[in-house]
Amino acid sequence: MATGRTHRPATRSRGIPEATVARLPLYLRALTALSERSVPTVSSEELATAAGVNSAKLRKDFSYLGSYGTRGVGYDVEYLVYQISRELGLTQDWPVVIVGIGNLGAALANYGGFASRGFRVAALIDADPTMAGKPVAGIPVQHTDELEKIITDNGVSIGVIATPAGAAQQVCDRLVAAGITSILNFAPTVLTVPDGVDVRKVDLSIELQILAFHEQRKAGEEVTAPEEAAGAVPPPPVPHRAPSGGPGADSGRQGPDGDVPAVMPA
Amino acid sequence: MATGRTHRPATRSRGIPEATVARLPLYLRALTALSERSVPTVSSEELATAAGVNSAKLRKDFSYLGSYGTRGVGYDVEYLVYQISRELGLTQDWPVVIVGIGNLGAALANYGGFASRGFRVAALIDADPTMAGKPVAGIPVQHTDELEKIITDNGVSIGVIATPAGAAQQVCDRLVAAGITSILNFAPTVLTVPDGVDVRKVDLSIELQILAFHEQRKAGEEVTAPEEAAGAVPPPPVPHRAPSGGPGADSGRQGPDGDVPAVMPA
DNA sequence: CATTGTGAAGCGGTTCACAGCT
DNA sequence: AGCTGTGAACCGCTTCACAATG
Repeated sequence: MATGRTHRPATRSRGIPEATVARLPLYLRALTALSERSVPTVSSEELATAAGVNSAKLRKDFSYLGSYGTRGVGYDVEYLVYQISRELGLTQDWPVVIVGIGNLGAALANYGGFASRGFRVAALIDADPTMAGKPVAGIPVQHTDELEKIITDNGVSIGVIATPAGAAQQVCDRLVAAGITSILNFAPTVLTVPDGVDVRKVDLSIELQILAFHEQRKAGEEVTAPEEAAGAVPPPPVPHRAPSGGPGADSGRQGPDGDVPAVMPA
Repeated sequence: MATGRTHRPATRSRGIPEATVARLPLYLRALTALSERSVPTVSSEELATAAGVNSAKLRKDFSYLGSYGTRGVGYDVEYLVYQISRELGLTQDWPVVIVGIGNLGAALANYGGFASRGFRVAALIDADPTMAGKPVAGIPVQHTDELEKIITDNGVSIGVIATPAGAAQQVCDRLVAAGITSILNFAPTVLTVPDGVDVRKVDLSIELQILAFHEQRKAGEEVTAPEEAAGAVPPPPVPHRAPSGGPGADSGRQGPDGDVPAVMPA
């Protein structure tokens, strides 16, 4: 997901599979580490291990970029670092804006990983007027009113949304209207964007829920895998269809704070 | 990735596809919102739109859980909320520990999305002795020395790693040794864990790099898709194989801070 | 008769296994 | 001899399209 629509059948170009693109940063990281240790070459096997994938996949991935290896030898580390950087577009630097400077926004602003990989935090934006001017990670926070101007003036095309869920779509609309075409969304909401705009989403609570699912399975299997494991689970609300009373136990969970105003205050 | 090995062919059970599991939290969120607005039923079409997927996929997903809908009508919201919660294991509460209370760790500790979905922050752990006792999000930070005891005493099975990259594997090993079987990793490193332990990874800089890749493509196409777009890119280091000098321009990028000590101080 | 539930086809990605180079 | 590059088999997920059904 997160990619455009039917995507241009244009240029019929060498289309790199999305799954491969998603792994390139991983390879790049492993290669950078090798580069720092002045390792001149790596085999697909070694690099794959360092990146946490299997070697067949790695070789296939690299084959989409071109033939950058040497049979019988391996890959030249420096050369590969350069090729992957270029492929990912990291040889130029990308100004990004972060909107929503709460706990998470501040954490992102301080994140060293941005600066080191061709990304530059061009501005921090928050709706709270009392935050305006306050420096976070050495960068003064600006008020939302300036959003459009900031984006235009700095030629920003990548935006990070770290606002509460309720504000995310609105912020997103403004970012897009101002010319942003790539968005990294930390707010727990589905963003609607026009075609041509990419959205990637990072959702803390979803990741935890996925872990909980597997965790539950493990717990269940320990005990010879009965149907209801611990047995602490309330009785199924109704055999089928339950429009009557309520959903068995406590479907409402504690606190009607719904989707949670996310991490940061505003 | 992140799931076990060949995975037990055991119980031949109703195996829910991993892709489906990853979407259940999305459905749950949309359903919770409907529930709060007291909407009694939804069609697959409506719910799919709210969750940002297509309806065929949603119906197929639900079909793995059982036949919880009513033909000609749709799905009972409350009932579905309950079923999905139960499937995800959210009807019980999961104590989690967060290790590494820097900017990001603090942001996570303050994240409301945890508490509202059956997750409870059982403890905050940091290696910095001066942080010990200091409350973050109302919870006193404890020193790493206590790690094992905390996990055992609270029966914690899910751990969140928000330490610098350099400390992650070590922390991971201790968590696993102490009994943790699910890990959410925010540190930019590949974690090695024994079979049976699930790891999910959230990597800020990787997401940005993926966006940059697509962004670069867009920029290139605007201008009739020339080979080097902006032209600001340095000349290709060498036609093929480059063991000689260095990798053209600046493969080392600015600052040898390598993989970045992540977000938080320690 | 609107809407679910699902076989079957389609598609993208992974893995295999080996031919091709150095 | 060793390791890359890749066609082909395989596998899981998505999409289609329609039969089943309250």
